[in-house]
Amino acid sequence: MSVKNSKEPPTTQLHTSPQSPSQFTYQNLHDLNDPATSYLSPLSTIGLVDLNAFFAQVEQIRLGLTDQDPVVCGQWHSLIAVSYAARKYGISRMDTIASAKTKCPNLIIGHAPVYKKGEEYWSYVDGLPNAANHKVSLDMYRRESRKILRVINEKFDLTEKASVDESYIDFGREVFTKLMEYFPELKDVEKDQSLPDIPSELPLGLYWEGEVIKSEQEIADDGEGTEPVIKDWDDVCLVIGSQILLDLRRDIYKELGYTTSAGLARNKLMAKLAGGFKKPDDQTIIRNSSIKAFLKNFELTDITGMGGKLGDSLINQLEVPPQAHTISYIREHFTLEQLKEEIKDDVDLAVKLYHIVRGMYAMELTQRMEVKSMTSTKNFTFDAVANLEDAYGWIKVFSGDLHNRLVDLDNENLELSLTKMETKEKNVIRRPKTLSIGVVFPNRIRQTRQLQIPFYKDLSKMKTIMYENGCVLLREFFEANTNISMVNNNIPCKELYTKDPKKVKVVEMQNMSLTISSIHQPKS
DNA sequence: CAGCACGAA
DNA sequence: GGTTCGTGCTG
Ligand SMILES: Nc1ccn([C@H]2C[C@H](O)[C@@H](COP(=O)(O)OP(=O)(O)OP(=O)(O)O)O2)c(=O)n1
Repeated sequence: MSVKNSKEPPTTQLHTSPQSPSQFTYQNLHDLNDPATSYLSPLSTIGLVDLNAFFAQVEQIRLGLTDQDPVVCGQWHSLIAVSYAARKYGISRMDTIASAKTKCPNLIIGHAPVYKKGEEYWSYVDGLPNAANHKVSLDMYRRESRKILRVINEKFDLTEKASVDESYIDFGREVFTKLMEYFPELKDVEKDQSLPDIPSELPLGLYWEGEVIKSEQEIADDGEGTEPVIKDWDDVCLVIGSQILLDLRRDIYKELGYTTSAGLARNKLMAKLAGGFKKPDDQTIIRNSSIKAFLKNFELTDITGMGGKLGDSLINQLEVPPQAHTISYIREHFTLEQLKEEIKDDVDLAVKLYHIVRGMYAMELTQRMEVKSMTSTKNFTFDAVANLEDAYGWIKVFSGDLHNRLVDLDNENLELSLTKMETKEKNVIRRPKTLSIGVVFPNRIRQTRQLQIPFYKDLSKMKTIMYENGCVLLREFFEANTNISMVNNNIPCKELYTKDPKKVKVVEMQNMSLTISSIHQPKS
């Protein structure tokens, strides 16, 4: 269901196929109403909202274009996001700007904003900036991400920011409230009782929004266009959830102009898979009865956390045949005890896998991710940093970048302390304790050097501190970790550092970075 | 705690 | 490809 048009609400009530007695209990229902327990309830209703081709959408909106225009977000000669209009031409993230232009001559390229070497502020530039003298800034996308989060967090009490463009939402309280509104009989249920059967028809206001994945039974019955079966309260929760989810996506679109894809299911892993199923601008709902059918579309390695070596090693360890559907195979060939036996070294993993292949692994939403560190980095292709002045120039950029992000963090915390009055931590000022530089040499070896930095409330002072100490670290690093004296005619280091930095050669580097860490609140 | 491997967007 | 961010292990 698109956020851009509204369909007439149905004029007939949804028919149900009540299961008698209901599988669910008073406790299941009331667990929904508490953010600490709702993810564990079988009635749990979790959404995942993902911005479509996020960076490309940011560029599209900035340039005043529509989602019909083939916009991409570029970074040097490559693409980091491709709008759905551009994907119609067969363009993907793997394309270069040149190959993309061949596929679509009218392609619109919004290059990510950049810092110039030696400067503290980013800006959008005309044409394509040169990677040797610039560093990409992601501030713009973080800023837009924050605006979207604001819309989400205004409406819901438990959300988890999963990345710059994805958030999980626990709809438990909103679903609970609606259930009580539509089904007052639920108020009469007593502790330790089962819930009553669902009514044979739902109230007129309740109907599905989005793509409801069919169960194996429904596929077998092959009811073309027949309504998805609603047989117990978990299905009703998802009907309600699908409406709440669409409302949210419409709010995001109305207020900020962004389209989203979303998934709705019993837990985060299923919601995530569902969110990727229909893109762009749509939502997909997985009822508990259709989990099995839905999982047929995916392999174990499609599940979050299983995409790398862990997923592969599990498939090897369990000797899943090469042609087999990994998820079904594991589900059908291993009991919980057998999995524990096969994965002896990690019982927790065995239990987790057992639930994952059944689509039943419940993960808690972790609300507040405290920022622990921030890194600003730059890769170099070919000897782009020739002398000390170049190196200082990048430290200038890094300290400017980190400064901008600390300003953002301050604003976010300020907002938090204003909106959530009950937050005890009134002192929201966070400052880093350590500053470190990292350098990667052409032989891939990475080395770091760090020091403690003083606390200042004033962020522009922090910026100066970061720049000056970054330069100190750099000098110490070159002296201790490289043969800087040798590449400069054996002039002693002390003397080198008194000379014009432009005249001081440095060893070749593949990457430089500046990191602040231990970002914490002051004691007093 | 630092440094690294891993997983993700 | 580049620029991030987070977790968990190991020393
Ligand atoms: N390897 C990657 C993957 C993503 N991103 C950035 C650019 C994307 O716009 C944003 C979100 O990533 P997604 O994986 O969600 O992909 P998109 O949002 O681009 O597309 P989709 O509509 O498939 O979610 O993160 C990135 O910089 N590098």
